[in-house]
This record gives sequence, structure tokens and C-alpha cells, in this order.
Amino acid sequence: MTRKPSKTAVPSAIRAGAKGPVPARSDEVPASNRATRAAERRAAIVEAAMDEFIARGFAATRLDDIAKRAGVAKGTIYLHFKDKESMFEELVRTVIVPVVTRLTTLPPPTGTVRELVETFAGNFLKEVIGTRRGDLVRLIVAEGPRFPSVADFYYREVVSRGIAAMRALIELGIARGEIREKDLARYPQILVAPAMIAVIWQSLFARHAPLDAQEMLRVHLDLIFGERRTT
Amino acid sequence: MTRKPSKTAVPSAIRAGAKGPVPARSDEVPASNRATRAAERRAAIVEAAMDEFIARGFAATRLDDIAKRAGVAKGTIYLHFKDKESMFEELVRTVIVPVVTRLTTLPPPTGTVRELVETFAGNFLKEVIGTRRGDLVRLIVAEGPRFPSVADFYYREVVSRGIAAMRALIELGIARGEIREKDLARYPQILVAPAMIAVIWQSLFARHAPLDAQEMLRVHLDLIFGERRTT
DNA sequence: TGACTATGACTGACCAGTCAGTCATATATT
DNA sequence: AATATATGACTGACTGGTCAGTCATAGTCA
Repeated sequence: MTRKPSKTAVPSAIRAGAKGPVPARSDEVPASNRATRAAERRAAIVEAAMDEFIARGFAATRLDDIAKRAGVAKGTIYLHFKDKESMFEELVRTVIVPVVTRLTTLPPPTGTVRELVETFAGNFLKEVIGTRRGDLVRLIVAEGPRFPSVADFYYREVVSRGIAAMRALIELGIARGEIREKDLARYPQILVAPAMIAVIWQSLFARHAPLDAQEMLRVHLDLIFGERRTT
Repeated sequence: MTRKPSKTAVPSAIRAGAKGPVPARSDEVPASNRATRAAERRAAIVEAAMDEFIARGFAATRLDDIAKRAGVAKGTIYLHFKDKESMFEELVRTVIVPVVTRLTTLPPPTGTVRELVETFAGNFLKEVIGTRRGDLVRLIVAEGPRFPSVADFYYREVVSRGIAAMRALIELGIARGEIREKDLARYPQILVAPAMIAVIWQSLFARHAPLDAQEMLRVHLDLIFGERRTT
């Protein structure tokens, strides 16, 4: 059957002579070729989807809103993603991977263990705490139970690696005599716990009581490495 | 006594909070009087709603399912709650309050500060970590941003009180010389961070890697109070 | 009996996912 | 180079299903 144009009014799509075919997008970039345009669109969708999912959660997010925000028609989303669920899953992967890569790109192993940990904490502070990526972490905590594949992915790619890296640092610290508490190596979670709390705090309670995450992390490191003799 | 039907149910006769040990054995009952029956129904709805909300999140939870699980008709829910949102909000209050009350009922201030903190941690471990209440905390983290009133309530009734209580303990510990890190009093979050992480871990990653929360908390306290032989 | 409480069929809004049709761009032909 | 044809990215009206909230009716207790 033909897509009957509509019984009344002129078919919107046939505005003869209309020039701007896609006026929605804010930045009018005349993408060179198709492949590039497609990649840009996909990126725009991911971007928009992240904002919407963070703001409303998975179930309450409307694909219409994502499409609108991305400056794309709803159908276009389905050219890039199978459905809402797999869009969410791919989104998490797409956003998380680069962050992990960047954070695990350790600096040259020079200096004390404390300095290594401080560098890591500094990066985490800058890249995650209080940023949209931090909100994404909160989102994963929120939706994880309903998306086993996301939880699995997150555990495998982020948590287990992070724990292993922290454990290695702790063991190095113990070996060098910088850390006294030997059992800490059994629970690297303790090392990162305040950082995670900071992420959640910024999302939920920043408006009630601002938290100086940097200073809190410093105090925590003092607790683990012993008071610091300032720089 | 005139039961004010008003628009929203009055949270008065809600003694049957969680597991009512009082009601006679078995179930299905002698339903003495109307007020009692009403309270029981309300409790059943709250119970069912908590399970559903924890399992599916706010938006994805169907009132039909809550009604079915609670053994009542959907319309009955509306005799007790104005709508889905206020049901969620009241649910959080109803469930959280008793827990906070129980946890803040401190033991006699005898013994060391470490013992006080250990008692608190032990209660928290038993009452929250790995239980449905822990899942509720995760749920609040998840839905908080979309329910400012819930986040406000939680901050006011739980977080700020908990932080204040922890700060008092830390200051006492510092005064008595049990805690060396003086700056800790500025960030009581550090004291509870591992406990919160344990809550989240049990919800999300217990399947991948079981976590001995009790032992982790012990190590953390060793870190704060200094080594100490355990039982 | 009369007031109060419970029920569940029903309604209307809402939304994920579809697909016939369009048109800018790429490729083939002259 | 200019023109013709092919491709597939893109659109958005539409469908089918879902679900929060309602209310006429039935049931229960005092």
C-alpha cells in the first residue's frame, strides 16, 4: 500500500524548493562524505542519549526526546542501534572505554607509591568526579541490576581491572614500607571507596552540602600513607 | 473516630511496619477491626511495592504487579496513596525511619570509641548490607535525582544525621587519643565510605566476586584506629 | 440498614518500534 | 563535463501494546 500522503494539507515533505533539509542541528556542518556524516550522527545520538538517560533513567527516557536532542528523526536511531536496550548498552561501552583507557595509562613509575596514587586520584577527580561521567557511574549503579550485561561489562572492564591495579599499588606500597596496614591489599575497595562516595555525593547531595572531594581524598591518603610532610 | 479519608492516607496506624511479629501465627486472618485490616493492607502494599521498586526501579514498576503481589486490587492502592509518586516517597519514609531509629539507638557509651564504632558497624552490617534495605539505599541513589523530595528527605533524615554522629565519634576518638588523623573529623564520609561501597557491591557484583563486608570493615577500622588483633 | 471499603473492567494518554516514501549523494554513461 | 540512474541514509506518521488512574458496582462491618 502506498503511504498515502494525508487526506488534508500538503504533504509536509514536499515543500517544493525548500532548501534546508535538516535545519534542526545547531552547528551547520556540511559533512563531507556519507561515512563521516553517519559517524557524526551516531556521535550526536550517543551524546543526546547519555544526557537523557542520566537525567531520567532508562525506563523514563523517551526515544523521541533523544532524537529531538540529537537533531535526528526517531527512525534514524534505529539505523544505528537495534533497540532501546542495546542502545543503552552500547552507550555505556562507548563512553566508559575511553575513560578507562585514559585512567589506566599510568604515568612513568617514578617517585613514591603515594605519588602514583595521588596522580591516579587526581586524574579520577578531574575526569570523573562531578562530571557527566560521574553521573554515568551513578546510572550504572542504578540500572545495573536490570541490565546484567551492563553490570557484567562494567565489572569486567572497570571494577576488576581497577581493583587489580589498586592491589598492585598497595602491595608495592607495603613492600616499600610506605603502607603499614598489610591487610589493605586484601580489600583495595577501601582505597577507592571515598572516591566512589564522592561521585555519588556530587550527584545527589552537592546542593545540600558541597563536598571538597580533592581535600577529602588527600585526608584519606594521609590515613593510608601516614601524615604527609607537605610539598 | 472519624477516619479522615482525605486525599492521601494518613500514615498513622502503621505499626505493622515490616515483619510484624505480633499478629497471630499463620496469615489470612481474623481481621479484627477495620482499622487493623486497613493497616495490614497498607503494610502489605508497602512490602510489595518495595520488592517491585527494588527489582525494577520506579518507572518500570507496574501498579498491577504491586497490587497482585500485595494481594489487593489495584484500586485499593489508591485508597492508601495518592499516586505512584507519592507512594514511592511514602514508602521510602516508612521503611527508612525505623532503620535510622534502630541504628541511632546507641549502646551505652561505655568502652572505647573503637568499640562504639564497631557496634555501629556491626548493626549496619546486619541491618543493611546485603539486605533488602541495602537495595533500598541503592534505589535511592538511583532515583534520587528524579525525586528531589526523596533526596532531600534522605539527606536530612539519614545522611546529615549519620555524618554528624560519625563526626562526634571521630572527635571523641581524637580527644581520647584513639585516632591520630585529626583531619578525619572534617570528612566523616571516609569512615562510612567502605560500608556504602559494601552495600553497592552486594547489589551489583556479589555474583562476580563475593565480598566479606565484615572483614573489610575490620581492616578499615584497623586503618583508622591502628592495628589490633581480632577474634 | 447505611456508611464505609474493595474491586477490576475500563479509558485515554503515552511511547517503542516500523516502514513507505523522499532526496542528497555516489556512480555510470554519453 | 554533463546527464542519467542507483543507492541507502533519513524522515515522521502510524500501529499496537502498555499502564496509571478512575469509577460504577459489589461486598463488609458496625
